[in-house]
Amino acid sequence: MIIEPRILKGFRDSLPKQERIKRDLIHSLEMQFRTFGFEPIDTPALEYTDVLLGKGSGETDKQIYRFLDNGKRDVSMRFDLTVPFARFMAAHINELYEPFKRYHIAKVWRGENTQKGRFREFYQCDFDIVGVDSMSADFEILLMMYQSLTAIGLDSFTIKVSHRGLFNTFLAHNGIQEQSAEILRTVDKLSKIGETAVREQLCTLTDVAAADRILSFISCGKDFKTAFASLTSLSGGPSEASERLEQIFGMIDELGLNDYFELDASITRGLDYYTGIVYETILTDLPSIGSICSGGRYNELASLYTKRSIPGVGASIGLDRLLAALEELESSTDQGSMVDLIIFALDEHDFSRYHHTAQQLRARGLHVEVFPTKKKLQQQFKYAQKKEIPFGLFIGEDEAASETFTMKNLIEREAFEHISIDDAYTIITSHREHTIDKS
RNA sequence: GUGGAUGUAGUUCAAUGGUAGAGCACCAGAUUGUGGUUCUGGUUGUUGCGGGUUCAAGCCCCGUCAUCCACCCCA
Repeated sequence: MIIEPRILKGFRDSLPKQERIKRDLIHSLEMQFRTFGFEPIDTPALEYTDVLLGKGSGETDKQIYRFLDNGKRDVSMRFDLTVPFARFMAAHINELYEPFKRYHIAKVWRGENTQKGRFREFYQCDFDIVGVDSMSADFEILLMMYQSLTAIGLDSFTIKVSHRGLFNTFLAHNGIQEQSAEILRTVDKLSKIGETAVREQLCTLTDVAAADRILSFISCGKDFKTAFASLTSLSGGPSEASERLEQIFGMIDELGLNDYFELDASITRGLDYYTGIVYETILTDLPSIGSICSGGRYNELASLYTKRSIPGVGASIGLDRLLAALEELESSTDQGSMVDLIIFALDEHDFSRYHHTAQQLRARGLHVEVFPTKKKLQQQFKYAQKKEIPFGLFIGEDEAASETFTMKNLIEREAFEHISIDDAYTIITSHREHTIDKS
């Protein structure tokens, strides 16, 4: 009886090419994070349910993978990396230091319905600064978002920035803070359902006058100075929140990053733990796939687990969504083959020579593989072609006697005869540099 | 979770209820010194899966699974 090799809805296998692209992406992101002084951490995939649901809304309750383990413990799979991080901070605050900057790249699980770029198992890539509530930290997260996305080859994206606190000040100023959560959720849909639809929904929540004031607040325009001025006056004059926002945009301006950032008061974020600045990143060429990097400031998150106040700010890159977007836009960053050279198997008795030669070249930093069985040469070529290996080495009797080889550029089909190991190394490395220059 | 569309070879796509097809890819053999050509032959397949209607179902009906779209929410 054969079991059908099926997999669950929203869960996916990752084939070598795809996985290679993903690993490369993760690697370059990690290198970026480290240049900012962020440290890696990890937490368990499974936690006690009460730990994860502590501050979740009704929606997260529905989406969480939850079950009893064999010891009858009520457990859940982490559905983001921020909540486990809050638990982590509360548990280890005495062993750590503040401010603490960490990044965390790992899988999370959500049992929601699937769509393009929406999966039930996907990678998130979080980076946060906790232990301080400062505009520099807020800005550094924004800067890292810009830097990370740029580092992986993106250049047409917009990071939309807003401030949850400013919105709440505005609501309080207009005496409609009671429906804050519903209003925030409605406002968040502006870019999707349009102004008139949002207005209708707001009217059912409040009165017409309030709805119009909310609308003028969230559609304040794109020019920062005028938008900021109207936001400030609509929320009853300068406040702590408006000052923070002004400082942050001042820094964006001074670092010459205006093209990538935008003040958009309709960005509010569905997660209710955000208390300050919030942001979302939209790809200019594929807005329909949704935000590929979002986050914000959450000053009370760890208060669920400790009496100590641990303010934080951070962002999360949706790696799988980003990859789906890159694939859709056909702008994947595939570096090509990982292997520089294959040594063909010509004679069953020469394998130790093949492996010895491979070791010599690996010692110089090349990626070398030995074809493991004496098959027809045509099949060995086919294998090399499939793995996109650029060079093939022939070690026959003549070659063994004279300590020279025949090497072939498998793409150009150009042969190099009677060459030494040094020659082979030189040819391969110069070819490698050449292709990197081209890409 | 709710509503809708779709599901045929590895892939891109055909087939009025009447015997499952084409290109590319793939495999074997021949030819090319060591693979790009050409020739010959071949698998291209439980038509997603399970039922039902019918003399007969890829096609019609029901269920189920998956993908995509909208809602919800979000990375």
